[in-house]
Amino acid sequence: MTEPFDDASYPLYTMSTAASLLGVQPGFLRSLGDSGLLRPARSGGGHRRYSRDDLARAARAREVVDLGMTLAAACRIVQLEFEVTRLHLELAHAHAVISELRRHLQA
DNA sequence: ATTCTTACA
DNA sequence: TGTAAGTA
Repeated sequence: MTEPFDDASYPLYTMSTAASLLGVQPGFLRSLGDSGLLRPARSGGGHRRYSRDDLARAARAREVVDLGMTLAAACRIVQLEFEVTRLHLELAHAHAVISELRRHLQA
């Protein structure tokens, strides 16, 4: 059986650990879940377990809230920011694949 | 022993 | 907001 999670998405951090790492209140982390930005894993007893991906999004959300956005706006912005980043990576990969195919075709 | 979560009032 | 009961 291979691990269902990679390093970045492995649910390691408890609520208190995640909150102190980010310098935020536990309630803030919960509200990010309520707003749909985060979907932290759950322990057997229902406690949230945050991955490094979750922490990265939460840290960015805190920055955007500190910029003066409402929580809902910040969550939307962060979600879109991360989606754009993912799309950039996907596009770069697609370009690499195309280049490789061209090399094969003209060989 | 303390923290975390949900439910409910 | 606060309390209660069950987790981790």
